[in-house]
Amino acid sequence: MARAAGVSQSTVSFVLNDRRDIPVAAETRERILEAARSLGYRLNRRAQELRLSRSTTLGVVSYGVASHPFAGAMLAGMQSAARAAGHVCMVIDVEGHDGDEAVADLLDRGVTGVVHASAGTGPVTVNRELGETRELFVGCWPTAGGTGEGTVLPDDREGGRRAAAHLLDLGHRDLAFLGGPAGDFAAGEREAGLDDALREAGADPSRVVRLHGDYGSRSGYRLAQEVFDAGRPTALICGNDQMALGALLALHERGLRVPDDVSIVGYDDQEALADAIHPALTTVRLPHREMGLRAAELLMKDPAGVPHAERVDCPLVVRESTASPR
Amino acid sequence: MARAAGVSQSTVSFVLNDRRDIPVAAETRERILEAARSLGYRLNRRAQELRLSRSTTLGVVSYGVASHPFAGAMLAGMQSAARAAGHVCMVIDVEGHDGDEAVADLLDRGVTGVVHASAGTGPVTVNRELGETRELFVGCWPTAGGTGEGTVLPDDREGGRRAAAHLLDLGHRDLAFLGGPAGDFAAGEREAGLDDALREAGADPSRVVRLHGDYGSRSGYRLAQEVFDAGRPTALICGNDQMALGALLALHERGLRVPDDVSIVGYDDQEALADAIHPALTTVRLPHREMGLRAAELLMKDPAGVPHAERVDCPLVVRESTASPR
DNA sequence: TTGAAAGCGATACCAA
DNA sequence: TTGGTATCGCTTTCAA
Repeated sequence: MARAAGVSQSTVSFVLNDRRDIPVAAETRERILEAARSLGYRLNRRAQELRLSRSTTLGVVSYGVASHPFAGAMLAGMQSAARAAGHVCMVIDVEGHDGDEAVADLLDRGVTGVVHASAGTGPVTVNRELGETRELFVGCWPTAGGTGEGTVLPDDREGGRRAAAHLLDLGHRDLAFLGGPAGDFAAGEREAGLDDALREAGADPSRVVRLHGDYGSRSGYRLAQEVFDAGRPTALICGNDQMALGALLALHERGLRVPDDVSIVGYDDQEALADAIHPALTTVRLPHREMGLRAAELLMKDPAGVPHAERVDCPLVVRESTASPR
Repeated sequence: MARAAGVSQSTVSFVLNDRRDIPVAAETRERILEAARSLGYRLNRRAQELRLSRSTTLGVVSYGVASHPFAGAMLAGMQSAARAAGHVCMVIDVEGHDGDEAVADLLDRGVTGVVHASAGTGPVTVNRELGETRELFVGCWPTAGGTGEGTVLPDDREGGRRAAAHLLDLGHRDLAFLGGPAGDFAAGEREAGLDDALREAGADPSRVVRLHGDYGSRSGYRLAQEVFDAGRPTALICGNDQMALGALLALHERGLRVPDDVSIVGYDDQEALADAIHPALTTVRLPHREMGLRAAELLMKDPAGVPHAERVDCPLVVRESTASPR
């Protein structure tokens, strides 16, 4: 290339990087630009970054995020933040294995840092020192570390509080809580939020039935049957949108109308579900995109800095499935 | 590092790459290994690949795949194929822009090739020569090129045929086809498949009502209302699972039971939807993961070879929403 | 205003 | 069995 334009490598570098601090004769510049154009020549970024020992690649270790039905948004968020900073994402999905090897691989490839991403809001196996923090955990936390330093998580407790408060505000008092699995972290947070709301409203906690499912639609279906076999709450707080859908189907089968007879609130604001069903679901949004975006931003801003725990806001999205009790 | 072990760079290279063709004294090897361990030293892949001018990175240009509710599986598939070949994926989501810039960026970063991935099964803007084929299109095709060479697409026609044939086999004759948008490629293929099945079964095409929606759940709901206001088909063939869900909700509201009164078949086998609702949906599976996997494989096997068009099989998944008419 | 030379971190070839 | 040297494609002094 340098030869093609009849100049030295240095000059080519100056021109192609558009370095205004180095004066280059307009005519020379033009000659180089023209040569590059006709040869389809572009700078090799691998060589560039090797020379400068800089990196414009963000490593992502995904724990099933890509194949999770609606958490790909996390990837999209990281993507977006990376792009804005001139980076690209290099992603490895560990498909059930631990992430240690993937992290090493990514580091060998010279990434700026690595964010571990999971949709499950659960612990993730890490068998190594987490010393120098070029790693961040979003939607998950390292087995050793806990939910503190270096994590970006949804504020599920506040989200749970909002869901319940919304119903309480509408005048509901006989609630049923069809939550996620008993041991699940997020499920626990959401239920704690329910308690917060109950306390704030001075409502009677004994009037809310509590059952636990597995986040699957069918468990929502089953639990709703169970609840209405035994009693007659005016509103259902579901562990997630899947369970809400199951509950909705169960109510339909009983001839109960939503929201006329029973109000339902979900959790997740799952794309192509919550706003797609009829009636559209009132729910709490799990801000996957924002979480991914935030994590990527934090890591690129200061890969070495130990970020404190971030809790991302989960807004209540009011749609058609909730109304005041009659 | 070489200094730390008291040997030359070359020897370090031999040992760390475990090159058995070059004899290295066991003692020297051990000394090097030990030094690497204590220093936490690992080979720099960027430098390695620069020197060898080889690449172990697969470029992915995503057109909303990451944020698509259930096509992330495509990414997972590419991931998996890449991993199996010792590659990692570098992905850029273009978020509505065309992919030209992203492709250039990826190429500058030295990827083996790039696969364009979209969940939409539609055309994707490409404003440049597609000469030397280090690019492949999965779930989409270049505006200029069409659905031929260099594409990996689902075999929607055969899928559509299967859905209809299944119903026909069960004895249904009064069908309603609630398809996707009129101009949509996939929707057209699926409808052509319906025609194939009708022809094969010697069924009367005039007994199948045909309406077109927008793949959204609400359009399925609306179209189902419309169909049952006018007549009484015994089975519904829906453009996708979303529309099937909408239709199911509409039937529920009318007191019609699935599959007892009406059978429903969807399309996509959307995760966390098709197998989650009640009754579980009989549907045709869109093999996102396989498509991504296949595309990645093809590209890594021979980045320069022009692959012919691949059609990936869409299997029929029979679940609870279909039965013989009474 | 431009070119020559050094060096980023590796590998390959040829000597020793 | 090991080391020296050139090289991959680039950027950055330093001289000319």
